[in-house]
Amino acid sequence: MGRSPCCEKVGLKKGPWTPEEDQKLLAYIEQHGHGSWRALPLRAGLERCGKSCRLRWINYLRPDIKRGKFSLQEEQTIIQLHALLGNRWSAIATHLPKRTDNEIKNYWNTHLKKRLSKMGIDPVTHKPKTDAAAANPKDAANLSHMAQWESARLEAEARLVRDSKLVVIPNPPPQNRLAAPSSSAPSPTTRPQCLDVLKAWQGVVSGLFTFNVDSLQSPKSTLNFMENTTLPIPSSSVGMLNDNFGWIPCESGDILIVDNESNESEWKCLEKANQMPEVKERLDNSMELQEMDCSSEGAWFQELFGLNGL
DNA sequence: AATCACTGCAACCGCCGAACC
DNA sequence: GGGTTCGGCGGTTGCAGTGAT
Repeated sequence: MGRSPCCEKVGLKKGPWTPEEDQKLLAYIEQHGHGSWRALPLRAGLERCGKSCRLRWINYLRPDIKRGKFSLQEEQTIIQLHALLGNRWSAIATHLPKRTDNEIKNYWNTHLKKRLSKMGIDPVTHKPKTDAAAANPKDAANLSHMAQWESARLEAEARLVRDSKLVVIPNPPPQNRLAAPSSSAPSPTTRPQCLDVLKAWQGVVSGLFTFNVDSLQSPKSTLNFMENTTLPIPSSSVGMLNDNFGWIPCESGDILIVDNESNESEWKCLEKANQMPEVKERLDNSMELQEMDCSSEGAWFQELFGLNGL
């Protein structure tokens, strides 16, 4: 089965958008919504194909887009999610509100990938280049485990979002949410569990986590998770990974990686900590706990990090 | 000042799956 | 049930801007 090209009409405009075109598209969508993208260009008086209009709207004109430099926290989130999800930019973008998948993809390809490579970390596997998974098979198993787990969560999340458009049911008590049948739709206030994974990951790798019930209830908690935290002061002992990077053990138990050429130590601390066997161990345990006991949202998290005092 | 190399990003291309007929 | 259409996604390209020579 073939597929007709997006733009059957020859002579449609391509290339950069002019301010006039932007204005036309913006005005039309504000007044009518986008509806059918294919029909939109004609109605809006644009000599563009629908796909081009859609892309322009989604990646540039949409009012809820945040542009400009990525924050340290956003960088951390992208790196961590990429380790979990790979090049699933749209999935990653769902965790970075106001950022588009295209922007994240570009940022990864032009900035983050290079940085990781420079640190001697394979940007695909997120492992040290010289250190294959064979060196510690459990590390590979952990990442694979998490990726599968998160993929399943994202799929379930998408399914629930679809379902929620069709039926609205009362918000079940927190202790029953995860135990509810898969056909149940989430309430608008139910926070996706995958956010917990991200927070767990961040908490585990940074060693900075302190359990906060409020943050668990907030749909925006991922965004704010580490905004008010400060990195522990490194102790005085310093080692060298190679010519470019040194390492300092933090009070939290993590390893702070220090770039001799720049002042980008914070995110490197988080990234490099992902490679630490003991961190993997803790993370793996957390995942197993989550699978064993899903009876209460955030409970596994509280048990692991709150009660265990990590 | 001119040229070249590199970088960053907007936009395009081709494919896929879901929805529709 | 099969063909067609559409929206969405990830990979890639092209170009403008910038710095080095």
